[in-house]
Amino acid sequence: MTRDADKKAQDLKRYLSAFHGIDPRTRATLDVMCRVRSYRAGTTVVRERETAEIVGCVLSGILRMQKTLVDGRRHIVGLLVSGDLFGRVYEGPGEFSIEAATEAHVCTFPKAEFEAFLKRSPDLERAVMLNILNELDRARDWMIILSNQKISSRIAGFLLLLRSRFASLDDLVEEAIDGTKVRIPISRTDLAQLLGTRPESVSRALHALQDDGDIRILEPNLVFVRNFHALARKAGEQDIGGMSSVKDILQEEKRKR
Amino acid sequence: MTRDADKKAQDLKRYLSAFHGIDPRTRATLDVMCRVRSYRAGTTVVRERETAEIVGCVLSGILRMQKTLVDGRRHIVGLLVSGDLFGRVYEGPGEFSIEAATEAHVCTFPKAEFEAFLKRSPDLERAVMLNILNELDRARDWMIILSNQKISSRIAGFLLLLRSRFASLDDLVEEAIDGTKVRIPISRTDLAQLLGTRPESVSRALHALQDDGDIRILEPNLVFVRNFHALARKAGEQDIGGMSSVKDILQEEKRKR
DNA sequence: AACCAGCGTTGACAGTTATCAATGATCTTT
DNA sequence: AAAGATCATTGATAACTGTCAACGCTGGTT
Repeated sequence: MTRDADKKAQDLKRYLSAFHGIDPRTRATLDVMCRVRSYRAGTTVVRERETAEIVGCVLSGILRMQKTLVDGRRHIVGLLVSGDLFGRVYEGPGEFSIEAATEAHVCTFPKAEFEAFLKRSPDLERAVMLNILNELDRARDWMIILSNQKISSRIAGFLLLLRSRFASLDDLVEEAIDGTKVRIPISRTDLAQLLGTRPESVSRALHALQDDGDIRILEPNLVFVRNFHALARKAGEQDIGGMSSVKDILQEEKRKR
Repeated sequence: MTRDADKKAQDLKRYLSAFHGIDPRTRATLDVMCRVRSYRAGTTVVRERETAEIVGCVLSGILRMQKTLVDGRRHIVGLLVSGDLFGRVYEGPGEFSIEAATEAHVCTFPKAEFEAFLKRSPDLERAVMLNILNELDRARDWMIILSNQKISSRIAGFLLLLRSRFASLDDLVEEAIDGTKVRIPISRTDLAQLLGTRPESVSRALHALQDDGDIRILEPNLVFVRNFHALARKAGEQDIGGMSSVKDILQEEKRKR
């Protein structure tokens, strides 16, 4: 009971990171409006074409946004992590379903209510817009990664993205002196569907990177990256992900030498 | 001279489609703020990492948003057509450059001025947000298309997208009784970079679709689509593009039979 | 403790694409 | 009009990936 209350308080503090910089009173209204829910891995959060009722925000865990084709194949178009918004503000039902890739906590807002409130608080609207712009950038980063023809290049790009984007998350990225431990938070199958390939090819590509000496596979979902420059080269020398954070990483690496 | 004036007037009317539903007075302010420019095919509109100064709107022609990798390869992450906005509202310099794929007319706004105005007119801000949301949907549609492993599937998806999204454009799509003429507004090389492959493969895939009887290549950039259902099947049976418009197309096709 | 199911890995082979090279067509330039 | 350049196409071969199958491992079940 007490633990639940603590948890909820902590979660509330957390989701505010998605709405940083907005008026405290606006935040208070959001707090009242929101409802915290928990999902186990594999559970559906929002069904395809039923995104109409809810707007939400990820508190913890990882969700995957995906589309199921009629032939049964599933394409993942993005991952949602702590602080990300989902749902379609101002829009009709979406074409993508959202499922929990890991155990996850989200807070949801009734869509109509949220939108109405959005119209009355310009700062919140701007925060939401910034969030959407950020999502757009990420979607384009994904497109660049997917444009690589070699699977190992896509894997390399994904690892770079993991480090730059998910560095702020709890236990996914751990820097060391001679490299970085990166936890891959999804299964091989998910990763394959994310990169537009098959689990077998993902496995082979990862081990190819290991044979090249760029990474070491400590556990299936935990790799030790020894050379980010080599990965960047294989990914097309793109500085993936986010702006300054990546610059910081690069500078940090230069400093180490 | 008179012709230029006419052109400008027409262009101004056109760009308003991006801001439909906003207050007439707001529109008047935008008209004053904007500046119309022309670009020839191949010209650069905005250089990579220099998106800081301008926000713009496409009036005519087609622009490509792209990223140049250090090894010289170029990845196209999207096409901009009449009515599309570009530039990064509220954001820093972008990672993508914008070039004219065809002769194009755009109108530009000084970014700082535009943003300041944005904060004062909620309806414009909402219009911009809707535009961005739309862009996000399209980016995800692209990701689905790119996730197809067979090139011919991606081509099929691209043709469906062309029809559903570009149907409103001047002379790109022309419906007939037994099919639809679709003009491909970019070169094979551009198309290859858009679909993450090579020009040779694009050519082969198009001719493979022709051999299957799904399309006929009238000219290199003009194909006659005989069977959209076959294309949809090859693209993964996805109803690509936008919501109701696609439904309309499908229903229209059913009606024809 | 034995069993079962799911996941990651590896191998062999077929299918598809990338690459290199050459040809023909279209358009621009001289 | 001729030369040159760019583009689309086609062919042949190498490289890569998808597919099918089998194996070992881990975690939960009976």
